[in-house]
Amino acid sequence: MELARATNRSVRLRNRGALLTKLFLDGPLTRQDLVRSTGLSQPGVSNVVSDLIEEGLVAEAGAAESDGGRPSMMLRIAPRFAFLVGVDVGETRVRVELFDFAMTLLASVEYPLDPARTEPAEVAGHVLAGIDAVTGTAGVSPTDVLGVGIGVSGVVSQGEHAVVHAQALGWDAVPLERLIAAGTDLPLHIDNGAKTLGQAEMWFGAGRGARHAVFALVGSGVGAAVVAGGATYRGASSSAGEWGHTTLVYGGRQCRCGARGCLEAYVGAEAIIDRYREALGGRPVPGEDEESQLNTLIEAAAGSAIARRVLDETAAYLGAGVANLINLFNPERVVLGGWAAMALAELLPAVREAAGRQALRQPYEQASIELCRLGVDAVALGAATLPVASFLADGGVRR
Amino acid sequence: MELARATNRSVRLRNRGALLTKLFLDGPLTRQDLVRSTGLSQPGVSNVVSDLIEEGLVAEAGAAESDGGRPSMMLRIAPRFAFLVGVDVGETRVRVELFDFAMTLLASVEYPLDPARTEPAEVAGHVLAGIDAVTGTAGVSPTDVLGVGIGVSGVVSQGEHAVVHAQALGWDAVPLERLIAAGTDLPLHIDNGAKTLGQAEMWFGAGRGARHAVFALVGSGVGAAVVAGGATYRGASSSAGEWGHTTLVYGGRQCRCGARGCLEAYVGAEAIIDRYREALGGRPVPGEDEESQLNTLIEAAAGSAIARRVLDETAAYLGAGVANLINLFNPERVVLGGWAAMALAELLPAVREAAGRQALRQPYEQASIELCRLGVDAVALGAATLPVASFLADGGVRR
DNA sequence: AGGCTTAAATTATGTCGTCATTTAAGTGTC
DNA sequence: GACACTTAAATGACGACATAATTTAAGCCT
Repeated sequence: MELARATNRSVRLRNRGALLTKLFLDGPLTRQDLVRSTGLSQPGVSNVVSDLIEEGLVAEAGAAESDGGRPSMMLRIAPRFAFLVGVDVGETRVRVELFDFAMTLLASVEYPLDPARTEPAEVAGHVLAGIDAVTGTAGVSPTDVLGVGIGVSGVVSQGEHAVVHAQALGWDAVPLERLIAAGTDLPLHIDNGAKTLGQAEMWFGAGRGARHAVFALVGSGVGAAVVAGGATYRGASSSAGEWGHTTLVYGGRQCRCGARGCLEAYVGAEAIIDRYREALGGRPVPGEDEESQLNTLIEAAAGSAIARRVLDETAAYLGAGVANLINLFNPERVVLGGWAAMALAELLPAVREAAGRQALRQPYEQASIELCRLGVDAVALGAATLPVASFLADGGVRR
Repeated sequence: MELARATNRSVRLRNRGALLTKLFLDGPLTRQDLVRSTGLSQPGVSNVVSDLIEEGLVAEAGAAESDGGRPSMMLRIAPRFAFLVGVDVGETRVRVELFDFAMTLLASVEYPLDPARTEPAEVAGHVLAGIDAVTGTAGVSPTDVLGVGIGVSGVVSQGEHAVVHAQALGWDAVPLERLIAAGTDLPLHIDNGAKTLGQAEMWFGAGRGARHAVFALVGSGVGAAVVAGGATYRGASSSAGEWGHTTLVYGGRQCRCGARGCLEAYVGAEAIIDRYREALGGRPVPGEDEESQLNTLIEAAAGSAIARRVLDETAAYLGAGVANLINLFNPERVVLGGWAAMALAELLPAVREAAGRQALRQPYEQASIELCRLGVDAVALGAATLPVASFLADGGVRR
């Protein structure tokens, strides 16, 4: 509704942005490719491109093949124009990664967290130490870092400074951005980890090319990232996509959020294992952590009808949850990710079928349901794309 | 992602659009008000405004009060610049309304439908006859009609021509737009009736000013319209917001859509009455139609514990459904509408409380839950805003 | 070598918004 | 009732941009 005012300069910025985005996501391309895909005139493209080359943002990369006529020059984003830091603040560790502008991983470092006692200041310290460590290792000057993206497993409220609510870490309204900003001048971008993972899949994984997609993440917790019209949907206070705590079984199992019948209380890894233990009459499920307990269940399903039934029910619940996403968001694509979903990949056909039973026909037929491509570790990669996305949206100009 | 190319002319169109939109929604305003709210320079505003006045789109409307200094001229949208037709295609009637550019109702006409046998051609005929009738009554030339907006109770797939799926009418992939376009040259805009009702509430009712809102509609059926970032969220094939058929009670009551446990199977008017009948041991609920049956229930609740319990349960189910919307969409505002919700207005506090139990705290606290302001008949008004919205988005230029 | 094709750079033209300045139209005061 | 003061609106100079038409560059083919 409230459109920002447009001036002649914003014309150039928009065209730069469109052109850079195209080059970033689909490059290398020739000037002629850009003429076709952006709709700009040929001199317009040449003009913008010459600026970008002069600024070191774009580089020519050899000539394209030609069968008669002057060969086009290939253009690509200059990989060393800038560098990105991506951070994954999980429940058990802080992982910091450094990428060049082509999103190639240059260095990474990990700091374990004590889940029992996760102090915000400790996490902020790890992030700051990690930035120093990865830039040091790769020999990159911090002034060449475009920005730091941080994916946190919790609700992130955007505002003047991002504030994090993470019940799993025992955080309530933690001003994480301010804590980190106290130790660095680099631009910070903080977002929910599920959303950054969705962002990574959107640019480099199963979401490529989609304009409307939902990334459904199943791990210990359950969440979703919604992409609408090509951009992450955040809602009024950035907490949109809290799929795990939608009611699926009214009055059903107690969820750790306090409510009853949440989806997470049925298909979260912890809940699946709990349901298996109950089906076994209360006998503990072998395995030293959730991941190995879940594997125990999966292996048992080959021979045990009880284990099989727990998995089948899981697929049915998950399918109903996916059907809700399809009915409400009408996406082209639903991408299932998270470590538990990946472990349960064999359930995909059953999930599709269950979703088909519960969703309306028309939106269900429009949507494909697939598995993620990048794995769980893409949270940091996706976080690192946040500064890039902001840079591209600004037309390729540092603030 | 795919930004349209920008030229100097698109700058003007954007600024015209922003200015016109402001004037349309918040007018009358002075040039100075527009300088402040659009961010354009004062000569810029004057320049654009003088174009708009010359084109007859905007008119001066007297001087504002002044205490020293030259008084500002008030500017307002010229009410007779263009006219709009809004159509409500319901399950029992087709209603056609004519508005001037200030959205004042000038004429209306209604055609009853036989629900048993609703032929698409018949509906199209009513729409065309209605356009002639209302323009004739009001003495408006059809060439002065900017466009025709049509709200249909069913899923509307946008494409080259809009196609309607409406199980209640027995319609499957009905090319309604083509049928109507065969009889008129006026620009057509077809959308789901819940979405047009949401649009009306957004511009003139309980949604004003919100950027993220969900309009939850409870009548015989249950649906929702989602507004994200100020614009109706449609999803990949325009069927987003099918709230009524999300699963709330896994494995629960049979829904007319074929699935089990849908929200509509609990809080749709038909379902509420069914649940009351069952609570009464199968005795029929007095009343000749759903509306009067529902009123019977509401009146009975004053003295009957059984009726009271049915209503309380309804509020609890509805609250859980609203909580799901809050968790997934994180709106600033949830607006309850539809004739059944209006009849059940007394349940609002209980719905709020139930939603608070099921939703996550952070998004719940960000959201207000209120009743609609415009009533059920605003479907046609909202439909009539569709051509306006498109006109404003184009910068106030007819295609 | 000369014709042909395609790519990229140049030049001329017109649109647009902003800044600085001027003109218009009121109120208040002595 | 003239004069200062204030705010609104119009004018003119200027620079940023994209486009169209034209020119130059760089390859292939016979």
